[in-house]
Amino acid sequence: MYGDLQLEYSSTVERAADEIRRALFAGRLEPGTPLREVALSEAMGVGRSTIREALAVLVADGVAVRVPNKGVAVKELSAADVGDLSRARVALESAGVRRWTEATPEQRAAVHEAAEAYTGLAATTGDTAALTEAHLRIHRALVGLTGSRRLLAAADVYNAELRLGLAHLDRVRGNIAEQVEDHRLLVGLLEAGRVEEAAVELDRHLAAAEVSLRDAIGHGTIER
Amino acid sequence: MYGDLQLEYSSTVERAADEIRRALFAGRLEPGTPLREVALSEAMGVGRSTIREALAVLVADGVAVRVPNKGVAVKELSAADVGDLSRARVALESAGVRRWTEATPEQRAAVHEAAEAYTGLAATTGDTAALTEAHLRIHRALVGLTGSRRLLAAADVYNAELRLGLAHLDRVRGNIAEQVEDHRLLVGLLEAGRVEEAAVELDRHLAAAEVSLRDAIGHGTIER
DNA sequence: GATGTCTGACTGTCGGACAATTCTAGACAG
DNA sequence: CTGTCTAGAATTGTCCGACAGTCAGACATC
Repeated sequence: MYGDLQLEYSSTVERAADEIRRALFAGRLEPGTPLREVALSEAMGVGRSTIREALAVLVADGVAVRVPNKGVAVKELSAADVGDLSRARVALESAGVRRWTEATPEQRAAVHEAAEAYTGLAATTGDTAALTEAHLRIHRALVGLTGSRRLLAAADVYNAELRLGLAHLDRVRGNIAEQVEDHRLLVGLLEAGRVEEAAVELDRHLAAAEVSLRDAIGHGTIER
Repeated sequence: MYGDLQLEYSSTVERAADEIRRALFAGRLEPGTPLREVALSEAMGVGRSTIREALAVLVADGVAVRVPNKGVAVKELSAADVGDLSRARVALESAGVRRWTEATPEQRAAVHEAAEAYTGLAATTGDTAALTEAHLRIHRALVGLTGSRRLLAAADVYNAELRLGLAHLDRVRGNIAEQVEDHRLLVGLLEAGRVEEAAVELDRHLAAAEVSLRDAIGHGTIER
């Protein structure tokens, strides 16, 4: 009866980390901004030790960097980082795509549903935030095809890093229709069992994404 | 003039984490053993806060687990974990293998050298610890072919997790000659540019590794 | 201009404190 | 004898105050 009842635990450290993370993703803290321990501790009404642990979490998540004796600062995404992250994405997602036939029905269904949701949303709303959310879910589902929780977690971290690095940039602009078509093609190829072709298409898609990301780092705006 | 002068930083937290890690890998701490904060802090002569941070590092590295209000304990590797880790290894390493032709000469050379060192060592020594070390270096170099530092770091974490889970088992036994032949074949295929065949061979090799690992979890001994 | 000194800010680490939670063992009722 | 309850011990989670070490900038000195 009460099958799905779950009381999730939440420590002060986690809540503090989440709070800071939210501020980062909302773009309220520019990359490079130092995260001072005492200031944060006073602002949030928690002890300094707690803030320190929260900052360690953020550093481990890759959204902040620690410089010894100087403190923690919001991560700045360099062009090298974008390249590294792109290569990581390609590796994880194409590994997933290539496992399409061995993947479980649930994993395949997740890809299908994410793609459906994306196209549906693209047709009905102009809310870019929700759209990128749906977009990311597709790519996440592709990694899910590998069947490894760890890789999925890694992909989440990498995506968070990318999103953070772009949070302060102007809103993503570009040809939504083309984006939708890209994913429709990719998933179509997969569901037709043409795995190798899908892998190639994915490669192309991610390479295109990389250049626009690189561009964004340089110019302050994303063009897709 | 002073080009290669470098002073590496080392915090107490890091040293503490390393110290505990060493104990784990040496098998001196069984999986499931609780890591008590006060006990460790007294034993190592550092503050409890410091130990707490060190434990957080170990948890982030996946070699220990934290249960809220109960503390941190040495990780126990389940069969599901072995499966997950194996899938992750396959994904990362075959992604590297498939990028062989696009990889930089240095990255390819790293694979070559690691393989050379391994075969050389296998012929001259019976030191299993050094041998697995050299073995791991090959697989690490394969991930290096992806050109992503992040994936390399992820692979390190996964390997650490596997090694830890097996630290308390009896020494790895098995057909060294066969192992050497496996890697010689794999690297040979790569250097001949037969990438797809190499990927298949890698798949086979890692699948074989997975069954012996699974077996090890069940029986307390590794047979290869 | 290079070097030394001072100072304020901040981190890294320590020790103590206390509430909340979990575990344990003994008391107790049926 | 078995199951339940409860008091107390052990341990974690969090906060606080303290102090040395390090860093960066201002300023003085040679």
